[in-house]
Amino acid sequence: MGISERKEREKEQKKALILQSAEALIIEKGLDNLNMDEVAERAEVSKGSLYLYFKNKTDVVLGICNKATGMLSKEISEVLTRDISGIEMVYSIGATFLNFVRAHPEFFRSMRFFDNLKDTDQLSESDYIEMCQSNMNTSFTSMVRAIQVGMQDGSIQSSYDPKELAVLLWSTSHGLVNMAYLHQNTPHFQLLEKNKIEMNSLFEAYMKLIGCGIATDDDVVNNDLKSIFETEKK
Amino acid sequence: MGISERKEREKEQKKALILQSAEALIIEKGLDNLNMDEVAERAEVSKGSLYLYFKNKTDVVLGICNKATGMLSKEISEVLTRDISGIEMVYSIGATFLNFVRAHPEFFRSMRFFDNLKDTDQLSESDYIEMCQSNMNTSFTSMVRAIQVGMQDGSIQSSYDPKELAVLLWSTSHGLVNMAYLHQNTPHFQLLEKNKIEMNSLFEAYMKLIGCGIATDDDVVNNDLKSIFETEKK
DNA sequence: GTAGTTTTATGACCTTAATTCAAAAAATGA
DNA sequence: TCATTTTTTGAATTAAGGTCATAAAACTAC
Repeated sequence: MGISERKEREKEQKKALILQSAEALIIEKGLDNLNMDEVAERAEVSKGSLYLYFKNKTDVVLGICNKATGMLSKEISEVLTRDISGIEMVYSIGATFLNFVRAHPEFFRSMRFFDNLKDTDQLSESDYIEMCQSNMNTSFTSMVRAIQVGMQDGSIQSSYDPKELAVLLWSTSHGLVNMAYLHQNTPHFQLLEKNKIEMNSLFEAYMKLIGCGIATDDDVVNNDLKSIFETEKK
Repeated sequence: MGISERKEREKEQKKALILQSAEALIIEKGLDNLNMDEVAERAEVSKGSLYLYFKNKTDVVLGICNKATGMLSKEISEVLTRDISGIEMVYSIGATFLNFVRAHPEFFRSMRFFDNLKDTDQLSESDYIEMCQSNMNTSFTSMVRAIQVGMQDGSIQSSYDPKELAVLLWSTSHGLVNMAYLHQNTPHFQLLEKNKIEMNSLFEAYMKLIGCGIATDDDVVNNDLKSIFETEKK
């Protein structure tokens, strides 16, 4: 009985098609202006069908977030395959994150949408929640691995707890990257302009700052950061 | 002709009354569930009147954000009046921020709402925007001042640009504080639980990390952090 | 005090966008 | 080919933000 399998496959295809439409609309008009009517129209299904494939609008957005977190975690994992020291991996992961947000601001917005879900959004019993969590966890684990590599190869101090350090770098780089997002996408955020600060030099200062804190004495990298930046840009 | 002044005053009072109602509702039910009908009912005005005093819902939320940023900036400015070294001020500002978010999560949420406004929210030509910006700028300036004090009293390295360093500490602490918010308020954020990490020890690690990066050699504070924490709690 | 004018308040109504559901269409299986 | 199950549809419902003609109140002038 191969029919149910075929139907399952077709269902997944249609879900993917709908998500593609939603993604296109989000990139065109921004996540805030996503409209279920338009998604249905663009995907060439009726509004009723939309709700056959997705529980609600949140479910659709989380579908996008799943793609976003998947892309990011893949890019981050890739850093671990390079033939570089642990601390360079840490820098590169940060740069990857920053470049991702610059290149895909609306994907980043969908990630923040996910972050902001409260239990009050009871409806959001979306299957994507688990998948997004898993993707984010993969990224986080990559950070932990990079730190472990660094401790092993002697480029990062062993005095920290790797996981705690990873959370710390994770959250602080999140703060920095979020600022880059605001700088680029919200007109009334003018902290950088007002103080005549370039995002890139800020990122370098960040690297330098954490470099001082975590690198071993013979591995304080405060030059060569630009080369890392270049590496990230495809 | 004191009448127009009196009317102006009465108008301000009514705006304040409405904002109080909105604030109470937000604290009760969360910012996401804020409802204009309920605000009107709670403030004992008609819905029509509500829109006489506020341009739209965004305007109301920004009114709350104005209060939130005002409170925070006041608490932060207060740190500058203490008889402590510059680097201790920097630590205390961070701790103040963290404690503020823990104590007033919905206020923090209103601040993020403000951050997230895009030009697409054209309607939000709210007078509060400027006020919120000004409040945030006050907080930021306090951070710059603390750094300048530290450079002057010798507790912070003079090799950084004070403003750039302030932006860096601002954004990274924002990231950390945001994580604290998510940890406390969104059930599906489990990074800390999963890795068995306490927010307080994370904050201490943050202080230690930036301490290594910015403090002068004779001023690397890696103990005494708990005492700073205690000071913040009223 | 009263009549006219301006200001303020009201709630029924409008609009938009998410969501539902009874009925129709398509697919399946005998 | 027809009965049954599955899928699709779009009109209808609902919820919430926002508007506006009308009424009430406050003010001004006589």
